[in-house]
Amino acid sequence: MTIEEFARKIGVSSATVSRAIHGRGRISPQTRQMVLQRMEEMGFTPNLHAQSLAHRRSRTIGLEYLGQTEVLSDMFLIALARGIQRVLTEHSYNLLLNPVGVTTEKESLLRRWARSRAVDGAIVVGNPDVPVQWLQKLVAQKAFCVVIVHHPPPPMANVGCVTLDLSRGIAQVAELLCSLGHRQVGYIGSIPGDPVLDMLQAEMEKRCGSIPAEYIVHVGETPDRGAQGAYTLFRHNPRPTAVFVRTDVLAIGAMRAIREMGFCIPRDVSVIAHDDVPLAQFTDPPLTTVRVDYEQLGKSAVEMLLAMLERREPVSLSQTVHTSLVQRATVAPPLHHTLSLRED
Amino acid sequence: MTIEEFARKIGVSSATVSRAIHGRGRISPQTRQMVLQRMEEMGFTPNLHAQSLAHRRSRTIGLEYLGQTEVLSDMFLIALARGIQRVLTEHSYNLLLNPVGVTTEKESLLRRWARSRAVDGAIVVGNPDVPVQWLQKLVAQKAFCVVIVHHPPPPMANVGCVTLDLSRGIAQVAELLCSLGHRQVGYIGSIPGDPVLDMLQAEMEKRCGSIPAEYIVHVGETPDRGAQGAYTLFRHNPRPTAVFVRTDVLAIGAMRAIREMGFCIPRDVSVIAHDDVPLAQFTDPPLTTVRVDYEQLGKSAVEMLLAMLERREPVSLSQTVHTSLVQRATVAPPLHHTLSLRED
DNA sequence: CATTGCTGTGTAAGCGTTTACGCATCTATT
DNA sequence: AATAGATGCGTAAACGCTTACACAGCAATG
Repeated sequence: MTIEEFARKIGVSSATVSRAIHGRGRISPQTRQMVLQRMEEMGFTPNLHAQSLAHRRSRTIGLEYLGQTEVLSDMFLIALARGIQRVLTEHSYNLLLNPVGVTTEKESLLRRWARSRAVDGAIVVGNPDVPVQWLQKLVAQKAFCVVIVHHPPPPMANVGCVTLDLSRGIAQVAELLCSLGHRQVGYIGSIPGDPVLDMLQAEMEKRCGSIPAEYIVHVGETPDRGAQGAYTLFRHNPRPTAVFVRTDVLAIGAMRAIREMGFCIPRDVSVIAHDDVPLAQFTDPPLTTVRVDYEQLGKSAVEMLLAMLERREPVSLSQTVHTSLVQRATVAPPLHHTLSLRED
Repeated sequence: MTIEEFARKIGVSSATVSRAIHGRGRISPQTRQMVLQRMEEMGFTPNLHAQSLAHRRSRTIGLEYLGQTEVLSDMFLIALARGIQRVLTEHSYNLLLNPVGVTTEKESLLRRWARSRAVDGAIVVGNPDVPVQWLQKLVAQKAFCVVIVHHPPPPMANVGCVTLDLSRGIAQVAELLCSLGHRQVGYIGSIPGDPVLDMLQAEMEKRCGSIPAEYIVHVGETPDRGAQGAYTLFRHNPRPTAVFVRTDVLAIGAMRAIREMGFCIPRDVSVIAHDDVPLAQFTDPPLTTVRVDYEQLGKSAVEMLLAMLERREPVSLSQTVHTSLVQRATVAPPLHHTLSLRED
């Protein structure tokens, strides 16, 4: 059923129906009410493409995610997508998915979408090399907006950026460990040069002294590597009384190793990890870890994008999402310590 | 840039450009080549909404997933989505996401999409009560198709159905266990009445005898419950030499418990699970489990949908995806047995 | 050489909306 | 009572594509 047919049937013109739908323009409240009610009854829904064509906006945004098929990134992605969806549906926008870094011949799908006006804007996540060249042009000439998640922004107008700042959570880790009295703290990371280690060192320094080099290992990504990291770490004497593990996945292996060496978590060794993947609440004991709120990351990104699209207040083009420690059951004071949770 | 402007600039009519783009209608090869080349150069891309309006098809399908926010379903979903995307992009279709069971006021988003022609068809996954009433109408009067994943299909025209058949994988479990010589097999499930248990019983029966009631426990969903299940199971004498655990997540806990009871996997006890979540390859030892190919499930669904949409061969409206055992390192012959892998 | 049939291209009428504009009515002002 | 401004509604021209139809050119046929 087209709007013309429908309008005729209920005895008004298509313009009136349109005005009723959008609540804009001059229309009497009674007529509007009547039209809306009959729409409901007769089940008329305007054609979306005709609307988009006339409005020159599609109320649809694209999500380009560089889909590494790694074990973990998927989990992050889905949380992120959930956040995006939440906000989007509140504003009755739609989401078009950009399949895993796919390109149509010669040009990226995102570019094609932008030029064919399939989407009004886009969120790009985890793509380290955003193609600034064509984005520049696109963004300049048309009403196209982008917000980049989790990667340093090329500073342009109409290109926003929301980044993840891990320092808050790391500070909380340092705070907890130091205040409990841990002075031998180990670090199991995946690769050298990780900024998280620097943050941790800085925060530890402030409070109870930094981590010595021999308590630091870089081992890779899987639980097995985590176990291996724990073994090498615990060869040292004195052994660490607490260990920070860069990811939950590593921590799963590390905890297994620690137990196999005959230590009890958290009585003999405290473990504190990072990411808060779903499984973290089910380890034995449940893992104390730093939660990264990917859902919030997604929400912030969309909110920024929508603000840009709808030209509301002059938005800040950059925003930050922080992390926070969630305490479960793998951290306790070191054994020799009398239980003084706070030393203030 | 509109098609008119572009056509004028390169000295032809809009009709010619359109014919060049679609390669349909009467157009000389030379002209076509020329037009395509200049499109490339000048960066002209036709407006998608105008196209959809004119074609009365959007080349977009919707994905409605009933998003339980459970730990696991997300993993399945993302694999499924990946499969869907793969096929879709091959055919240059787009995917519109239906946020977690969201409804616009009064009507489901899916219905709204269908009526507003936002999507040509849809894939509905994991929604136990597909609203047959309106689907019926929609499907009848218009060219709208649906394929339902993983739930019994309401048999209608234009409504396909791809289901998951777990029996193959379960048969392989029984085959492996029996052929290795296991005769005391335990079962840790999550809820009573699970058809998987029935399948397993049937398959065991065929080969080396079914599982006695005292070797069957139903415990719930989390690793902790899995551990608990293992403890209760191993109170029996004689204890099971192998145990089938309904999900990997349960198995993680069960394996922990088994180890804590002093048994070695797989020397003393074989463990075999179901689902093959990503973490299954990282357990210690790596978990032998039944793989559910959700990606394939997604692919099949899309392929069926596209066939329906494009009215190709009279497709079968029902299809099945099977599971298969992936052997890793948690299964071995029972201790007392001489190593006879096959007793044929 | 007139006719036929085929090919390549342009013209214009859709596709289903939105919205600027104009025209009645209707109330409030002189 | 005549005029001005509001108000509610319909008409028609976009929006940017596709495609049926018409038409000119051209080769093949009688």
